[in-house]
Amino acid sequence: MNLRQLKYFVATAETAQVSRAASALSISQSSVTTAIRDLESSLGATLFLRTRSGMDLTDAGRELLASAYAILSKIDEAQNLRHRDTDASGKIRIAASYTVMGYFLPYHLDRLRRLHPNLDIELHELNRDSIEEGLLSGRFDVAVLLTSNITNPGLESETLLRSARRVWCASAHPFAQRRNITFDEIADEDYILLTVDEAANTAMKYWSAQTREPRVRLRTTSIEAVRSMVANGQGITILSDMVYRPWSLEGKRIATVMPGAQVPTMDIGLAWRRGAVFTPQMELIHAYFRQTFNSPYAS
Amino acid sequence: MNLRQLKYFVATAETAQVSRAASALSISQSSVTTAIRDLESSLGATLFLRTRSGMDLTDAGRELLASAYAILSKIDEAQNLRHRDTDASGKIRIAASYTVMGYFLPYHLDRLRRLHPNLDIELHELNRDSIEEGLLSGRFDVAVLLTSNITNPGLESETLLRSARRVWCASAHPFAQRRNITFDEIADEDYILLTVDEAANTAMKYWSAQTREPRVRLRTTSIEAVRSMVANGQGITILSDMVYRPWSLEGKRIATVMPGAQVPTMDIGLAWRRGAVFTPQMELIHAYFRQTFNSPYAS
DNA sequence: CACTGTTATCGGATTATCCGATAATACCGA
DNA sequence: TCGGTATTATCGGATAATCCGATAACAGTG
Repeated sequence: MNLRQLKYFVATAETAQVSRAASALSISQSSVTTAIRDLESSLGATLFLRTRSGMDLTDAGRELLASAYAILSKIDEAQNLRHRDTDASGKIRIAASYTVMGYFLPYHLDRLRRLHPNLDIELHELNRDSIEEGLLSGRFDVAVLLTSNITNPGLESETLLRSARRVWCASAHPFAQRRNITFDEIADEDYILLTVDEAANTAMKYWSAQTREPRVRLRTTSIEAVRSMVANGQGITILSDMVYRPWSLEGKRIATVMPGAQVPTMDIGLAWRRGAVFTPQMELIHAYFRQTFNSPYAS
Repeated sequence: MNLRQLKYFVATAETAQVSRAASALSISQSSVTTAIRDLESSLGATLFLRTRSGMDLTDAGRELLASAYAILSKIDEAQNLRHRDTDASGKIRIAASYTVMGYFLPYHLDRLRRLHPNLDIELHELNRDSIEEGLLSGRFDVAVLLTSNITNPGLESETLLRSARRVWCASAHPFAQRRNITFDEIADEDYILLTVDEAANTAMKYWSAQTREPRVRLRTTSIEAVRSMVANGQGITILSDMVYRPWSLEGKRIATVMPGAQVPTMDIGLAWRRGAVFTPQMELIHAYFRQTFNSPYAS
């Protein structure tokens, strides 16, 4: 994909004709046609329906159009980098749970350090209760945690990312060839239950909607242990894509399958004390996450 | 600017060395060097400080990096267009004030119509009081208006765009050559006061912080009239960039200058009844505006 | 003072892009 | 029925962008 192709695509979508788009862009019609053809083949989707009178956007095309608008406007914005004099120095105290700290934050902390080298990020790893208490008492400015389990009315939250939960099994397991696995089938297998953070609570929450219960063979707080057990065929589990890796530590492969019934997503987001006045540092963090996950998920 | 250049730039920023970036990208070092050189010249800014040990991001570079992350992740997102099955049909009732309807909405309505051809957008042009009342009574789903003047606690709002207010004058006026104009100087000139919507109220609000008052020569509800008067040198005014156009209807030129003292920005955004449950159609509208102005402005 | 690690620059090969002409298609009115 | 007039699609050759490898320039370091 290409910015050029994207521009030609937008012009065609807006004029509904390749030839009009070409003249609006002051280039030849064949270039536009080729660009759109290439774009379609690179995306593996038909973007327009070719009619006698021009080009009609398909649903896929409309979806791309929305993205294209966003991309091109961001490019525009990037092109005049005027110094927004946000104060990038100072300290911010961030709390996070174990899983978030290990599987979500490292990547973003790395980026944040590069983007704001003078911002002093103070990290605290704690369990949910301590995090919520710390936010309320003002020991932390903001927290990154599972937003779906927040019930404290004194906190405000914003979901950034939803990660689907899937069935994990060994690649040799018969489930690995299936497209769907029912809860009944899962209940017939040995189950590895992760007990770190709120994983066990959450699992029990959606299992309670079922008639049967998982046959728990092992409870562990180690995600690596879960991976090894599953990879070795000693049981299956249900965990979110965020902590999924295709390989166990010993190098054996793990497969994933969609569960048949609805399993809630794992929602990760920011939380802060309700009504808290954002410091410039909090604004930076908030703006960063909003920008990278500018998500249609409200909360 | 180019996606290729952007990718090379990000790789260089992350590895802090052209040569490491090149090997990470599996291309030659000279290509990366050239791409960054071209990117810098096209932006007119230095992105890195060249040191003996590699490349250090400048402030401008860090700013671009933030944009680049956003752009590339949007590209990623665009590349796998999976059908989000949001219901794009149905009706939404949007209220807007005169200025917003004339200068802000047309562009976006055009885009929304293309993105969601089955969404029936019902528009209502009203003054602020009627809009607020209509939101509360449920006659409108959402409104687009000046968010800075919202005081009704029954409404929730989100600012999308801040448009700076500047001094407008004829291009031949001595002010046009200046970089700053004090309020005292403005008070010595004839002033054209726009009275449409809340323009007059807002103007009076920031004038009241000054010792002097504007010498109002004309009050009008027509922005075109303001433009003509100003272009003909019959007075000056202060209005937001949103309604600024460089030419009057007769083709005479209008210049803008920054006011010396702080003039509040004109903030445009969405408003809805506090606690309202978003319909799928409202989600669409909200998501669209959030996406196109994914703004660091909270409210 | 040579050695090692940087980035910068140059010429030539390769690849992408563009254009104009032409083909293919389907509607539309005589 | 049959040209006429809109479309978009395709092809070959010209042009421009991009890439690579070699080499230069530079600054620490032992």
